[in-house]
Amino acid sequence: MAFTIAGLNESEGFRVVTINDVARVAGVSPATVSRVVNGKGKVGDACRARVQKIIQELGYKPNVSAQSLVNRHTTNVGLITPKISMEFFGNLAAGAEVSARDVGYSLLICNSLYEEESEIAAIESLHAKGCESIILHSDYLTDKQLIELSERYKGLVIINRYIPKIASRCVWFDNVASTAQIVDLLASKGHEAIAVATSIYQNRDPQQRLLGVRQGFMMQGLTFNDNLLVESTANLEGGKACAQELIQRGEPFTAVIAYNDLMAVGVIHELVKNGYKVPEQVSVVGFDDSAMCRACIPTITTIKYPIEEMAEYAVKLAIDLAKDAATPENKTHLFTSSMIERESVVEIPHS
Amino acid sequence: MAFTIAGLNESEGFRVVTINDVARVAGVSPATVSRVVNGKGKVGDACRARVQKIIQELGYKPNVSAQSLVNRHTTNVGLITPKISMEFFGNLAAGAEVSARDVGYSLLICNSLYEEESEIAAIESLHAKGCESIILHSDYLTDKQLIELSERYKGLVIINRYIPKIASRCVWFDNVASTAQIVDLLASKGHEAIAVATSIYQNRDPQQRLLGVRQGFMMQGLTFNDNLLVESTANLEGGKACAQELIQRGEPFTAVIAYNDLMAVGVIHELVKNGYKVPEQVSVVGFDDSAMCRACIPTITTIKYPIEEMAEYAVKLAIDLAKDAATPENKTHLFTSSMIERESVVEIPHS
DNA sequence: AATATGAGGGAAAACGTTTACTTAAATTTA
DNA sequence: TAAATTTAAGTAAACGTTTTCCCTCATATT
Repeated sequence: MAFTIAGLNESEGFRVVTINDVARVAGVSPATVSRVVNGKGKVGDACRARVQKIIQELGYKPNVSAQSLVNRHTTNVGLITPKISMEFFGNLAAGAEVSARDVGYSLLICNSLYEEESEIAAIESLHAKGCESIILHSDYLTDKQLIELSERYKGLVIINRYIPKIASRCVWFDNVASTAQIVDLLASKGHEAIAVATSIYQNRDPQQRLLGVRQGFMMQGLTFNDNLLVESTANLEGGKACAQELIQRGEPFTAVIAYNDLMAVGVIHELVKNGYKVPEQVSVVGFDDSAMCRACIPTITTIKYPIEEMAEYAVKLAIDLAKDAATPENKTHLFTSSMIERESVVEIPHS
Repeated sequence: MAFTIAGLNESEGFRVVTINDVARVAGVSPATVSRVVNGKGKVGDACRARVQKIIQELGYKPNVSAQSLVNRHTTNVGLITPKISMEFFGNLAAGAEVSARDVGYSLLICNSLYEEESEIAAIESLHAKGCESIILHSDYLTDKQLIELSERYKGLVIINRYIPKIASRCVWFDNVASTAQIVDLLASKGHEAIAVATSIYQNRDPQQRLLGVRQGFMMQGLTFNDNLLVESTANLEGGKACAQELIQRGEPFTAVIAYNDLMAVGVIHELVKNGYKVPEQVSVVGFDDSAMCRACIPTITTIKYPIEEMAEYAVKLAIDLAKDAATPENKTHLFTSSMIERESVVEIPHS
C-alpha cells in the first residue's frame, strides 16, 4: 500500500480516479470533496477552490453506480416504444433524448415490438435497472392495466394516450381538434364531397380522428357521406386499398382525408395509377408530417404531430413524478396541432 | 429493528427486497443467495431450490447499481449517432437495441448532433456512467482522434467507417462495390450516359461511392463523362439543385445515380417539374433503401444499406471488446449490399 | 471575560452486491 | 480407521459514494 502521501498510487496499472484520490491529494476528507462536487453543505472558499483544482487536474468523475446505490435512484429515463426505427418513434426518442440530457439524465431505449407482454417486461426490466422514470407508448395494454402499473411505478408517464383516471401522467394529443381542422381547410377550399381513409383498427386514435371529421362537418354545416368512408391497414398498402375501394364505389369525391401520411401516399399512388389527377381532381391530406410528405409528387398537405415536443415534455414530467415532486392531480398535458400546407390540397375547380 | 425472524420487516413503508431479505427468509447467507442467482460456486441442491423459491415469492431482483459498483462494469451499451430521428439512425438504433437486449444489456442513446465536441463529450459521459461498450457513428472526428480514443476506451466500436489502424473495431460497409453494382445494373439496361449526383462534402462515403462508379464504368468498358458529375448537399434540395445543374449543362443523359435516396427524390422532382418523364426518359437510382423510396412516384430503385444488421453486429463486438474477449487484431468487419429494384430504372428505349 | 452561536470539516455508517477466505462436514483414499 | 480431499456454506471486506453526527475553532453577544 505504498502511497506517496501527496500523490497518487501509480504502482498498479490504469486505475480510475475516485473521490478518495481527490481527497488524499487535496488533503481533505472524502466528505468535503463530495460537498464541493454537489454544492451542498458548507465549504470554505479556499478549500473549495483547491479541491476543484485537484478535481480538474486528476480528471475526477463521480462513479455513477456508487451514486445510484447510495441515492437510491439512477439518472436514466426509460423509453418504451413499439419500434424505434419508425420515423414517428425516432422523433419521439430524439425529443426525449434532448430533454433528458438537458437535466443530466440518459435515455434508455426499449422496443416493445407491439407485444403486450413485452411492454410489461420492458417496464419491469427498466425498473430492475434502477430506472424509475419511464415513458411508455402503449398500444396493447388496457386502461386498467395501465392504471395498475402507474400505481406501482410512480415515475411512469403514458405518451400519446389519455386515461382520465391517471390524467396527470398522460401526455397526449388532440386528435379530434386536429382532424376538424383538416375539414375546415378543405371546406374553405370548396370541398364537400370528402372521403376518409381510416385505419381498420378502430381503437383510440382512429376513432378520435374520425370523430374529429364528423365534428368538423357539423361545424361547417355539412353532412358527412358515410359512403365515402373506407378503412384498411394504416400503411402504404392500406392507402392503396382504400383508394381502390373508393373508386369502386363510384361515389364522386374531390378530397381524401387519410389516417396518416403513409396512407395518404398509398391513396395518391392508387389514384394516379387509375388516371386521377392529384391534386387537380382530388385533394389529399395526410397526418403526422413525416419525411415522406415532401418526397411524394405532389408534396402532401398534412397535420404536424408535435411528438418531439411532447416527448421532451414527457421526460421532464416523468422525472418530476419519480421524485415525488408534487404535480397537481387534476392537471393533464394536452398538445395541439398545426396544419402544414403543401401541394396536395387545392381549391376545388368551379364546375 | 423489529424483524420477525423468518419474515420481512413490514413496519416501514414499501421497501424493495434485497439479497439480505432473501437470505434471512431462506435462512442462508447473502453469499449463498448470490451464488444461486449467478449460478457460480457450489450450492447444494436442496438449498438452491429453497432459495429459488424464496426469490420467486419475494420477487427479488438484484440491484443493478450495486452489481455495477462491485463488478466494475454496467450492462449498458452506448450508442452515439448524429440524430436518432433520422430514419437511417433509427434503423441503426433498432438493430443495436435488439442485439443488446439479446444479451441482457440495455441501450443508452446519445445524440451528437453533428458536432465534434459532442461526440467526445458523449463518449466521456457514457464512460462516466460506467458504460464501457460504445458504438460511435463519427462524422467529425479525425482518424487520429478516433485511434487515440480507442486506446483509451477499449469497448469502443466505430460504425460506418474504416480506419486501417483499428480495423478490428470498425464495422463498415462496402460503398465502392455497392455503387459499382449500380453501374452494372444500369449498363445491363443499356444506359451509358449516366449522370452522378454526389454530395458536396467529399469525405469518406461520397468519395468511396464516386470511386465505385468509376470502377463500375471501367469494369464495363465504359468511360465516365465528367460533365455529368454534379454535386450539392445530400438532401432533397440538393437533389433538386443537381438536376437543375444537369439540365442547364445541356449534356444528354439517360440515368442518374444519386448519393442517397433523398437526393434521388429531389432529382426526380426537379426532372418531372422540367418536363422529363421518369423513368421513361431518365432512370434514377438512390442509395439506402429508406421508406421514401416507396413513397415516390415512381418508386425508387436503390441499394439496401444493411445498417440494422451492422448495428446488431457492432453491439456484440463492443461488448466482447469491453470484456477483453480476445478478438483477432487483423480481422475487420465488412458488410455488403444488395440492389432493390423498383420502378425508377428501366431499359433504355431503342432510339 | 465568559458564554453562545455558527461555520467548516472530519469520522463512520450505509447503500446492496460479489468474492476471497475460512471452516465444518461429508466423502474418499490409504 | 486415520488421514486427505472435496463439498457446502458462512464471514467479512470491498466497490465509491453520500450524509448524519460530531468536534473544533472563530466570531458575536452579553
